[in-house]
Amino acid sequence: MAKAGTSTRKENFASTKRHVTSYDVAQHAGVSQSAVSRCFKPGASVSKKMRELVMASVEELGYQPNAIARGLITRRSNIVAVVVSNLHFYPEVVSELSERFADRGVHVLLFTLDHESDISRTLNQIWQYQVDGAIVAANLSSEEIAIFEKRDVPLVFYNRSYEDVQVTSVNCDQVEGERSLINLLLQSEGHRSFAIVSGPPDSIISMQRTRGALDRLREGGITDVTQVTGDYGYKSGRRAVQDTIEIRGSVPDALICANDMMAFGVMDELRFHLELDVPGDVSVVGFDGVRAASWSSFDLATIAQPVESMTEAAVSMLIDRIDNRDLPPEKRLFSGVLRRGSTIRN
Amino acid sequence: MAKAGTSTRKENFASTKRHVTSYDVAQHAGVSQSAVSRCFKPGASVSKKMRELVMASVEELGYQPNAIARGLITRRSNIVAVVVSNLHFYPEVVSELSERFADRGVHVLLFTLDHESDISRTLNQIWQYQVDGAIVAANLSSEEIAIFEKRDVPLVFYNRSYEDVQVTSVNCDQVEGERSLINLLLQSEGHRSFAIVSGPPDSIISMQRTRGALDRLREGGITDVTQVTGDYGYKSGRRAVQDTIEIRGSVPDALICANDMMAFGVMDELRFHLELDVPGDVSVVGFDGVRAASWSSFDLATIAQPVESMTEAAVSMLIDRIDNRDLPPEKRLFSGVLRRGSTIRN
DNA sequence: CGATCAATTGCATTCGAAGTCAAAGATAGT
DNA sequence: ACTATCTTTGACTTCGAATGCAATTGATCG
Repeated sequence: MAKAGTSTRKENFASTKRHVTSYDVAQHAGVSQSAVSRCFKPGASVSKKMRELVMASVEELGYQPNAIARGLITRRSNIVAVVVSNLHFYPEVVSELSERFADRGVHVLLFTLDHESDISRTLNQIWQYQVDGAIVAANLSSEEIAIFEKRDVPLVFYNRSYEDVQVTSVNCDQVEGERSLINLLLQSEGHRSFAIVSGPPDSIISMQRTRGALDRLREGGITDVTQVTGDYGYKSGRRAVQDTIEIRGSVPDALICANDMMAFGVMDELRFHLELDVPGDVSVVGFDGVRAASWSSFDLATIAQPVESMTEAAVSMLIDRIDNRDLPPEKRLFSGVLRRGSTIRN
Repeated sequence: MAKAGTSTRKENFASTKRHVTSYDVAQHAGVSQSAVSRCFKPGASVSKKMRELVMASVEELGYQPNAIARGLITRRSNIVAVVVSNLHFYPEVVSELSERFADRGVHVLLFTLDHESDISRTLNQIWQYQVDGAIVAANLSSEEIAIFEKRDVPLVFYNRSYEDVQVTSVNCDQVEGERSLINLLLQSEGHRSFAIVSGPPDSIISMQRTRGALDRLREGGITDVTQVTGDYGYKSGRRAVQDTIEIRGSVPDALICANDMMAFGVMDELRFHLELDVPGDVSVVGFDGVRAASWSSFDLATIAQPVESMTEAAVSMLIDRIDNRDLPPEKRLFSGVLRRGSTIRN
């Protein structure tokens, strides 16, 4: 038995509150703290006997290594930040990311932005928590991106791309996707007049989708195109229909929506308020391929983003860059999958 | 900008890798590390002059206190765990929680469970990260709950209640909500035969909703009730209709769904596959009050959970218990808000 | 101008795990 | 048996911020 008197440590009464530490385990097992630590390190040099001895005490005391303390010394928190501007539009993305990271022993600290304005506050929090990396589905200025670089925090953008700045990102090809939707529309002679329902002006994605649509329409010789703006929400889809009619005095042959949610609003407004038939009277297309797009009520023509591939790519690109800081920026572009649905008349 | 003569920075190569620490700031400002630390502690004793001096260096060096190191010494990580069994059904809850915690300087470490079986793995991770508390929207065994108590980690359940165990929880009154939906149905003479579409068997919430419905129906003298089971998803709603018809040989007057998502599936199956009219031929009710319930395509009769109040309650109950470990368990029960919608015929 | 007391400031220690290094133990070769 | 080599092990230090305590400064008053 070890001498009880020798240790002037923080003994008994504290133990009712404090957590079990590696020292407690060491003492219980009659070994050194280093030994305990080594038992939790994969490739460490520990004899079979020692490991059993330690693990017995670990079990008995219910010891779990303190990730905070470990993070301090190893400079690896095994925490990444996930920043989303509005969770509502990315629920499955966030959960996919969380699961995939968890499979690799990494955890997700979630940051949601209601107004993109509090990004700077959020960034400060991110620095404080010494995250190993970040996945960002929000717009950052190039100054903000530069801070990540300066702090040496790997960064992967999800569905945001920057022409001018060198960043790592995973994207769905917005332009190509939008073009193939328009192709579908242009296959029918009946589509001569169009309206484009964009997302919020500061959304780069919306801009790309809109641009893809406009370009393709122009190439197709279409000139009758009305543009209205929404905010990616259902209600703004409904309003967009009213706005369109107000602007052009009539309903166009097809409405091209920057995302599915607005497309649902558009369809509902057309069908239930204006009592028009979709696709009989008007065609509608969306973008994203959210679950509801395949519900019979909508069966929307849209581009389905390959969320699994994209999140997997984002996770592995980030982890690769955490393990090796020297990897160069890389952009990965996935093609969306065309869903024909039944909202386009032929 | 600044002239080169004054440069003589000692930092150079160090700054490329390591983070700025309070020692760096102290050295730069010519004060002690303690002083820097105190400048970041709200009620601390620091002279105005000192604060300015330090803050100038902080700005210049871009210092941010290391939350990991702070957490180690203060035993307060300012991180809480949020555990959800399937994010898909709780997107707005998670984002609400995250925002509300952020407002109080607390951050959310997200844990998602695909199979509720990996709870024990998740719990271990939670202990390792020394979270200050946890919000759990998943089923825990009473042994698992006991560990929280033993480790002195405050725990708040979201929409899970336990009859036998003393826990803190926030709930929507499932039974009352379901009863008021049934009341609505029973106001019409036309509703004589019913089907109840439950959620997965291990869901306590589903059980409560189902029970509420069954009890109220029995009280109303209704005996013709078919029960089928789904998994809370859209598709299972569609299948539930088929199952119901198979079991009873005909379509019931009303289908009572344990959540909105299944109700959408039910409605789509009725309308588009069976070409029945809702509510003309069949009435449908759901539960939850998700956004899509108010879309014109569905305009579903349902009970809207007061998500804002519930998340606010969960957050403040948890934080109260983090600040004061002696607070007793408390259950808060919110009433849902009845949405009449137009899926019930009168 | 000096004494008294309060407000600041710095020193040294602490949190818990991991890594360094040298000592101790085990194994093998001759 | 004895050294050379490899494996295990423990003492000690480190990560970065917070804090008790002592030292110092400053303010106040007679």
